[in-house]
Amino acid sequence: MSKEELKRVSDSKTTRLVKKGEPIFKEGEKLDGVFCVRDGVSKLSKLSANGKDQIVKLASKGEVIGQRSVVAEESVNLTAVAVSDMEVCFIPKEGIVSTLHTNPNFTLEVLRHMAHDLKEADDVIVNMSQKNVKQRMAEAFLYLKKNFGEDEEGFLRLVLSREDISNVVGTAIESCIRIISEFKKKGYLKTSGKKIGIADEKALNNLIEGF
Amino acid sequence: MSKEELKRVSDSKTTRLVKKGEPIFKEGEKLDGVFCVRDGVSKLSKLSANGKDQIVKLASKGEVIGQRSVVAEESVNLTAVAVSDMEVCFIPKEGIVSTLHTNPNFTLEVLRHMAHDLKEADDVIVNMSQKNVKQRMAEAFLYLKKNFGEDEEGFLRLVLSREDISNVVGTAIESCIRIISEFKKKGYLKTSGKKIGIADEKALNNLIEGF
DNA sequence: CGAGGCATTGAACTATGTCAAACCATGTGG
DNA sequence: CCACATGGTTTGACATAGTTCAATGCCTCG
Repeated sequence: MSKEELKRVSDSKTTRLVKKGEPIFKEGEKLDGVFCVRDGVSKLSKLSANGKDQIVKLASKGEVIGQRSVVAEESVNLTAVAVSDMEVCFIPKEGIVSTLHTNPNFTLEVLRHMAHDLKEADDVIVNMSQKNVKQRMAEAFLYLKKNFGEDEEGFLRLVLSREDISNVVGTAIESCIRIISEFKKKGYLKTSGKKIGIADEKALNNLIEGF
Repeated sequence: MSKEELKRVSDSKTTRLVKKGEPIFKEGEKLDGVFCVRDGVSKLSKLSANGKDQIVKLASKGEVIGQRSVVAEESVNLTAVAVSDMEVCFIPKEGIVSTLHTNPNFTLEVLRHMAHDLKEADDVIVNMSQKNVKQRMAEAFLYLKKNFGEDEEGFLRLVLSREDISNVVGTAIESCIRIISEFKKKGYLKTSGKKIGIADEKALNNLIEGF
């Protein structure tokens, strides 16, 4: 983006604090801008007919949410809720839309980003439909480690409730709990309070590969 | 796109016939262009660790396949196979990439398209993880009707093998077959040879909604 | 201390996958 | 024309993964 554009965006953006559990936007709303995550993590989920949420993506620092809706000029198809206390900045759509029309490099950048999201979504589809719950659980933990890291003691930085985990994996809470305790017993995971740590990454990988 | 650009693309494109069952491209390959479906239907699928294909999308006349890979400059993440005899035209990536860099309206158009695909993918994720096999089967038939239409006698135009259907729905062939015969017995579907027709659309919708 | 919310466990139930056998249309070579 | 291999389809019986419901424990906050 040109300096001028950058300045315009930077002038018009506003930051906002969102407490854990609070929504940033909800399915069906119309957004007049996008949000950029400054700090914290947000879950992007969708309510299904049976009343359960499915978490489709977790967005953290540096990620932009709501672009799909702004780009397509449609209402949002996902609900964004803070999983930890967050700081987000809001960028109104006017600036974005006009830049999209005039600056091909910016548009291309957004396009590449969306291409990446789409690929990830395809992978999720395959995982959801072809892998069993244990394998999906294993995937989820490795994903959490890869994307959010571990603390000094080897526990996952991002702490999710069992319910959130089951909404990522697409299973009943009880199944999720049982599998965590099974993994713990087998030495694949360790826990401390709500914190979960990966103890045997290789075993989890083997599980996913079907060994 | 400007006339000039359009001319360039139109000059460089070549058309190709693909017989039913033949691949257009395979997962992992590098594409040097995109394909536009002139006629027929292609299934886009991905092989999972357990050896089963998952069909992620069905592309028909007018749709472009392979853009994600060209835009992101990565190898393809899906395999495209013809489900019926096809005519596709190939558009080499040089023209596309240069246009992406120079023509923001074209880029934006592509971006909007991808935004739409992404939304659909999110929907599929939710369906896959939150709905049971019967509901997913019902969805699949309604999808086939909506996207590919029916013939004069009310049978779905696109005829898929039971295996393809089960790869769309993400289930075992036998489960798929059993559900088709159950739906038939209940009067939701009708069949004639391999052709399947929707007899009671409302009932299928109710099933999906969970009634 | 008591209430509410999350986590855990057990037991019963159901949906779905798996395996094996039978079936049917189709094409092939004798 | 028949015998037979072939590949997709169908059905039955069975095993298992996963869900659901109900009860209990456990922690935190007022």
